[in-house]
Amino acid sequence: MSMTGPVRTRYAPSPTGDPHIGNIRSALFSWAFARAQGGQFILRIEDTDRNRLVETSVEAIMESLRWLGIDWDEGPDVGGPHAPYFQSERLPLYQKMAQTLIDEGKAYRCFCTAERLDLMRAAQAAAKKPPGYDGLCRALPHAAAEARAASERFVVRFAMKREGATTLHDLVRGDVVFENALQDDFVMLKSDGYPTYHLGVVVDDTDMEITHAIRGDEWISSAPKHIQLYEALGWDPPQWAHLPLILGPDHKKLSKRSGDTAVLDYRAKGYLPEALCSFLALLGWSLDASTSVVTREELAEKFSLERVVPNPAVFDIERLDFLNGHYIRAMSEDGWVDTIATWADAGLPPHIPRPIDRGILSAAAPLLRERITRLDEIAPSIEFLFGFEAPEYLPELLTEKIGGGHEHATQVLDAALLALDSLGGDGWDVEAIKAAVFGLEPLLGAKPRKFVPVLYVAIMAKPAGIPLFESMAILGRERTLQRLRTARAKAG
RNA sequence: GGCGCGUUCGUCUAGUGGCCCAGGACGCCGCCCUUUCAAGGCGGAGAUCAUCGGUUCGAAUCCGAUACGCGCUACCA
Repeated sequence: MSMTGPVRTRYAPSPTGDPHIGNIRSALFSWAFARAQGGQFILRIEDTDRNRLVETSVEAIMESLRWLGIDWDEGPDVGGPHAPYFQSERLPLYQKMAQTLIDEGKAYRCFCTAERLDLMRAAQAAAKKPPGYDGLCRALPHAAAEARAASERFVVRFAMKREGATTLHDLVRGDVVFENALQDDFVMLKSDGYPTYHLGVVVDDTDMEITHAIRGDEWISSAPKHIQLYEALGWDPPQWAHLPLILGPDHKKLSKRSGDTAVLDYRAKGYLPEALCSFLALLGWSLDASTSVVTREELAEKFSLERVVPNPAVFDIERLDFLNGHYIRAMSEDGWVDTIATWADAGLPPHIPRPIDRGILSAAAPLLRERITRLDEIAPSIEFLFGFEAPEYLPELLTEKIGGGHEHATQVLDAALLALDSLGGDGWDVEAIKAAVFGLEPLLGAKPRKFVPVLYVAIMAKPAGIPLFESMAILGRERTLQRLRTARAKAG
């Protein structure tokens, strides 16, 4: 194959739901490869299964890609020289190819019913024979098939060569050899006139001048079908690269059973696209011996198929969490405040007035940054800053962390109340509050860590959270003292 | 069952005959810091390189067998 043109890769999902994390990783690698090679990346929708079609999928697919920062040069929305990019709008193309193959005797109409096929497979299973179409209709005379086609439903099967072997030259795995004797005549055109995946990819990858077909490893078994189709059509195949599967915690192909698989679910849970991108990039690929975080830009510049490993990878959510925290801490000051504003608005209870007080958000921003791993933790962490009283909590919580009974809590609260109350309204700042609380140490005869947690609960209804003194400063003197009094009352 | 692929710390990986009694990262443990929780810094444990047998002066790296795992086996992609 003369490969003088630019590298062209594609992502060709079927619109059967929200894009899967494993699928999107294939998209990411395909995109990165194209970009690194200075080539083009194409988005094509393989909507040939009318039964499983989900209307909203196409938008979800594009939204997932956009969110991750994967851009495409040609596709359903932007068009391009090979439009249309929906397979459902390219039916005549596939039908023409099917007809050509029938005319050349390389494919044939099959009239077998689903019932007969079921029976056949059951018999094969019972006889412990390998399953596969038995070729009944392959033996039908051309004229007879032609005649029946006028009144009967039929599919078009490809007549696979059964002698010898077919070799796939895979960019990730090297040569993979398949015995042709084990192949069977697969359906390439369904009875509804739509192509199956096998015909669809071959026709479209050729028409769209795809040079490198990068896809998941689950496709490697059907590679001989594609190779033989290319041969029959007299076309040059693209180069193939089969990516290792992404496994769930159960070490099985990642599926809904093993947790969230939809890319958009990760956005909803507060993962940053940069984090997911870096995470996915390093799942099956590496830049070098020591890089553990990679930016999208680096990927687009340095990705190579040579460094894709052949073995499957387990999806480790803890690593994703780490990367997310990493990227949160790397955000710009303004970007972080904006992010907090967005997530606070979405997550805070409706009774808190909108727009959310920007002053409070800005004050809380630096406190939040070091302790958040997912963005959906933002609202629960700062909710206490917006009411007069602290959220509800059980009195036992006051001393949960430090042991001791109610007397201890009351002692701490009384002392804190006294010390903080003596701070005037104009002396109410972090330093003064800090000094006042630390001043309790000799009085209480205990280290701060043995009494400060009581104050945390009084202020934020939790024994841990964003820094206490800053929180008190944000809340102001009046609300702080009120919360301490409420806690004092609860403690008895 | 058949065919295919895979097998380096719990996880993601580096490694293509000597630099490896195996390096990095996440997680874990400890210490430091410290107003909680984190973050950060420092240190540690953690892999007989699936097993067995070859080739070689020398193997995680090459060859073979075995085991285990996974994928595919539709008028789904």
